[in-house]
Amino acid sequence: MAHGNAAFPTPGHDHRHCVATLLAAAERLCNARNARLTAGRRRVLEIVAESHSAIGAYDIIDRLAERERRPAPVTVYRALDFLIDQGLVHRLASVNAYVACARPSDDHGAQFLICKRCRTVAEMSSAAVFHAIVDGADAAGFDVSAPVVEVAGVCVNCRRETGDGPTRRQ
Amino acid sequence: MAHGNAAFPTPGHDHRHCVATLLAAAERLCNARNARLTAGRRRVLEIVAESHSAIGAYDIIDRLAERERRPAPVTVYRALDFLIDQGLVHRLASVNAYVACARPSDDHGAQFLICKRCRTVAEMSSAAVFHAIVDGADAAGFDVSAPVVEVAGVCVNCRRETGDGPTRRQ
DNA sequence: GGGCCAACCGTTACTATATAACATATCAAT
DNA sequence: ATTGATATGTTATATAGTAACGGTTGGCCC
Repeated sequence: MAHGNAAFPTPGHDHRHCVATLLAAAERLCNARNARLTAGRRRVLEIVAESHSAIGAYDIIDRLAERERRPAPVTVYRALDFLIDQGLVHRLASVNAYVACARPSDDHGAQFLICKRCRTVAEMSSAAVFHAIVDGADAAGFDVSAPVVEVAGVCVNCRRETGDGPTRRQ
Repeated sequence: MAHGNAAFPTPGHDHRHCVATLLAAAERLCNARNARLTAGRRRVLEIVAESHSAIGAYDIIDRLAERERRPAPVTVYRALDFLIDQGLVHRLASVNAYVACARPSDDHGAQFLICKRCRTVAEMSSAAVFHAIVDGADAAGFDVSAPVVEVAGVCVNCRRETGDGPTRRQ
């Protein structure tokens, strides 16, 4: 808890379970909020949730085109806007891509660990990071509204594969 | 120092002094490194340094076009790549824009406070933020290479103008 | 000085990401 | 059934960034 519980998925995990849980949560949350999780939005969410990696908007379009008529970019962006508003998807500005939220429902400030090798993203929610940012901002008289924290690096699974030790280069 | 010394410029400050200092530092650093701060690169740096706000690549092109033949995008991007390599300019991924480095020469990990009203950017270099990120990442087995911290909010000058109190919305 | 290599720069074309504007369809409450 | 709000479709366009290739320049060696 001290570190916000960031966790990379183990390579062999049952991903269908992740997807099912996420979609169920999405359904429940949207229902509770009278937000319409329409078929199109749901399909976009399914695709984003298909992996724990960040996926680009145009890759989503390509995936959709495999099953249905290729949608226009704006269609996908509108679905993404909705999903982001509902806290079901996060946008990663540093890689222009999108990732399913690991913990929908709690209105958390999140930080993202983005693996450069496999693109897998872990979401952490560290109070220490948040407070350090707010403290620094306060000292400058800055009123924080939306901290963006996206950390590039190498995830635990990719490090194991190559036997890399930690290389810290700030 | 505890908070990394982030500071927003006071509205009435002598900005020519900022620019002169920055260009002098750039000259000195590039010289020491045998890096060629050519005329074109220097002009791009001047424009980026013209204000403490983030400026987009295409806005740089527009500014250049006022004084010379309009350069192709790639020309400006090449200059920016050089300036970023030399640590004289930072790229802000969350706003697709560029800002002059407040402290060239020290190889700092930086965090950026970006005002939503006036686009002014303050650079902080908080060890607390950096360590909180690394701690969280370590707990997930993640090897940090490049943390991106860009904080949207309202700067001290804009808050004074509108009499806004702090509104913290994580 | 002449030749040479590396770097820098110009030109053209192109890819990638995201949005504007406006028309049509669907839902859901009366 | 009517209506107003929300959602979606369609077309065009804006914005950001890169690839590929050729020409130019600056420093260095002989």
